[in-house]
Amino acid sequence: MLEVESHKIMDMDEEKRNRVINAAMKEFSKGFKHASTDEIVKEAGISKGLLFHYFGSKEKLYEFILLDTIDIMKNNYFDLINFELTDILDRIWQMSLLKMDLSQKYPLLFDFAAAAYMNEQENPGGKFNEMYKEIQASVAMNAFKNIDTSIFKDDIEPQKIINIIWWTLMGYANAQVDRTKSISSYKSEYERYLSEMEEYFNIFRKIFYKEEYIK
Amino acid sequence: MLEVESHKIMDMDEEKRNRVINAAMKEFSKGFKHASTDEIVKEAGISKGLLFHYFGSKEKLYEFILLDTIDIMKNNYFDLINFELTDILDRIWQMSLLKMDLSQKYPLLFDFAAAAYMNEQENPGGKFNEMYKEIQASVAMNAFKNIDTSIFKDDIEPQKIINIIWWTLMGYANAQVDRTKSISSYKSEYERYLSEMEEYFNIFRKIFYKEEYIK
Amino acid sequence: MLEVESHKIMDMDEEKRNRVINAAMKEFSKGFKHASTDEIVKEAGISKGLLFHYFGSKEKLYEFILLDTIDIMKNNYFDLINFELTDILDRIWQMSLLKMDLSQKYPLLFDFAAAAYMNEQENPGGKFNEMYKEIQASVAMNAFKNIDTSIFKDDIEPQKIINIIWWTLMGYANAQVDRTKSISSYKSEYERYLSEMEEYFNIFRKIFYKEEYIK
Amino acid sequence: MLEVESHKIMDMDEEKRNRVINAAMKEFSKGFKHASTDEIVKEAGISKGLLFHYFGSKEKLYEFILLDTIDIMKNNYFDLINFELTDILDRIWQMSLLKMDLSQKYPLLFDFAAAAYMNEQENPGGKFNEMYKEIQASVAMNAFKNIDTSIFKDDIEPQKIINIIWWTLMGYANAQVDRTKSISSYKSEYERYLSEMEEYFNIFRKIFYKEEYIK
DNA sequence: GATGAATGAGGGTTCATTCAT
DNA sequence: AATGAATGAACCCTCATTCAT
Repeated sequence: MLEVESHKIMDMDEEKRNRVINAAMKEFSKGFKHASTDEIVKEAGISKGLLFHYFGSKEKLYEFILLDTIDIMKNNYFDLINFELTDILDRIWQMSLLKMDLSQKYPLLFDFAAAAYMNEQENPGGKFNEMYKEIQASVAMNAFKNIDTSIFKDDIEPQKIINIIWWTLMGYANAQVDRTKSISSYKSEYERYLSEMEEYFNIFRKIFYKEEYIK
Repeated sequence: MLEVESHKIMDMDEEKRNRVINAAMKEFSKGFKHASTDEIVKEAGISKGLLFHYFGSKEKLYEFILLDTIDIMKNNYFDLINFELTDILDRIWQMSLLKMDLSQKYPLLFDFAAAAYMNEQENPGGKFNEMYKEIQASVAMNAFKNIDTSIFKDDIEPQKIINIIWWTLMGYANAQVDRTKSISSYKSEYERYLSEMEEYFNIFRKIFYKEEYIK
Repeated sequence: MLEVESHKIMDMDEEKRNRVINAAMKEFSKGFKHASTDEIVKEAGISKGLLFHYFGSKEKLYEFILLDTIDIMKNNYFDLINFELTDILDRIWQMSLLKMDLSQKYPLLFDFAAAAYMNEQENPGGKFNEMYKEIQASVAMNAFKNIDTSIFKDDIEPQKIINIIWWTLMGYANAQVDRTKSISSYKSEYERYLSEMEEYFNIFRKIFYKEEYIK
Repeated sequence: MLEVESHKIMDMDEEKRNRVINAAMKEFSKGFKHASTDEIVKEAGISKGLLFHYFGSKEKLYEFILLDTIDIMKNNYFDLINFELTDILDRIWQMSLLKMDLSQKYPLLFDFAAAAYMNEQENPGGKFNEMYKEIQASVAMNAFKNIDTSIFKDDIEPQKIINIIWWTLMGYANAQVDRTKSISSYKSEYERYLSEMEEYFNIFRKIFYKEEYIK
């Protein structure tokens, strides 16, 4: 991983490199084609030539940002999931906390990731399609690995319970996006977000869990 | 609403206008910027000049197509929702049937709508974001208008029940997209789709409905 | 031949097309890479976009000019060589007259042809290399086809006589190039050129021809 | 002559300077514009800055290489011409031998010289055109200085005899270039070359020399 | 002296938009 | 109304040259 001319890119002044990465993430959030290298260099405060000196081409820059994003997500999210939490709601709760930390640390990351995902969806046969599929499969496989389904009521298929919980929380999260977008103080937003999530958690426990596992 | 230079556009020969609309929907399914006006006029069989004579700009053409799409959806979907079905699952079931009819009638429409929804942020000036929010709000408001929440169990907030049902089914629908994409025979796909939906419906009834309303 | 998007190019206003061809020939005389499309459009008095509208790319423009050049040379030179002149000096004399007519009609043609030749020489394996080799072979084969070598003295290999005559006249021609370049009135230059050539012809007759064929 | 910032260039470490000269000759064989300073510094194993520190500009570097080339040719060719050989064919024969020695000693030199000669018109501002003319004139003047024309037959103008001989041999040499290009073992090539030249020499003697001087 | 990161003008190309016909 | 030739700003990219270290 991270083999995109790393030798050159890694020689770059770190502070400058971060400026480029941030500018590129922001710009690539519009999608690959919509992003303008002019805009990136203006935002990063470097010359056009330098961008290409280090990254070679717009495509390679995109590739680098993409791999960097995946790397960050792996290190700050996937690898930190606590698989000892066998209760799906505890698991999701922890994952949500991780996600929030991550999005506060890298505010542009998720916008870029979403755009990158769309970008690949739109270009079937594109360079990263397979990578995406692998990641998706691996996430789906892993995120809910080692979940204790014995605590679910017996009269509903466990996988469907998991789906309902997951899709509901996804739907809830998406519904927050617009709101969150125009708000500067993330802090309080997240608190509201988490507390509303908890309400759903309580519902899920009530309807899906066996009496003895309801907290 | 439909005020995009309507005076001019409506003077256009209807058959020709429809050719443009179809060509534009097809092309705009790639996203606003990826779409090429050259391709649109070629597909529509008109000259470049004429397109701009009637629509003024690519942006205005996009806006028109978008409003037209909304219009079609209103007439063939929103206005046909049967508000006498007060059971939310019956309501959603009918809405699903309407949607399927619609997507078979206007295959381009849904491709375009999906692209427009995804790419909302890319719209120059973000003009359509507000429009989207209004529409979404209106849909949410209306689609679940006149739902009989008395049939829900009393210990869960009714709006949350509706949300769980809706988001779960949205999540399920999205999960089908990839699969459906590469499949030509929609017919049988839809049948599978509906029957799987029904399984979720049964779960929802079991967990959310009062005993006497479970079919 | 001449199949480079001819449909588009041929739709072009003839006077404008000629302006482009002339500007391109002049610019391409520097070699393909050195030529600037900016310079070409400036010289031709058209916009950048139009050049690419008609010719698609710098390479295709070059290709068109090259094929056009070959076509002109074929029609105005190769096809007009009179093979009934079996005396090599008469043949060369006629060929020289043809060449002069041609270079007065298309002053840029020979500069471009020379540059194009270099260009191909420098890019082994290039697109037109084979074409060039074929042309060269065909010229060498044809230009001295049907020469009556029986009029040469018997004690010198006829091919060597032909070579001496040809190379000498080539050398003489090259020696004139610099001089001619900076002179506007071609007319009188050519007269001097032809008369000096004639002096060499007389020498060739004296030393290579049998007594009875010396005019 | 050699005044191109010599003061700076000559301060350069000799071994390093030679690496630059060789790298530049090799690269400039592609033509001035095709040559890349990046390639030159990479090949020479020095930094970009140093190249410009010593040579000022690509153009000046080219000029220096050109003058150096001329200098080498002067020392290893022009100055070694044996003017005591008054028979033009003996003179040319010796010159050919000198040339071959030289081209084996400096294989890059001739590639560069050929490219420089061909591309003279491309030089920015045509600076070197005049230089070329001077050199050529000087070569023509000097190379055939002290030739004994009394051994020529009386009925042909001596200068024309010289021209025929010279141009023929130039033509012959050019005709060998393509062949030679793709051949690695120069040695045997040169032997063939010389022996074919000799055949032309015999012809020249037969047709241009007085009986008593034919060897 | 020596480095190579940094610059920016210039290159070829695309495409929404205009306008003479 | 209808055409499509014509425009030019914006795009990605290259490369000789400069300059802080």
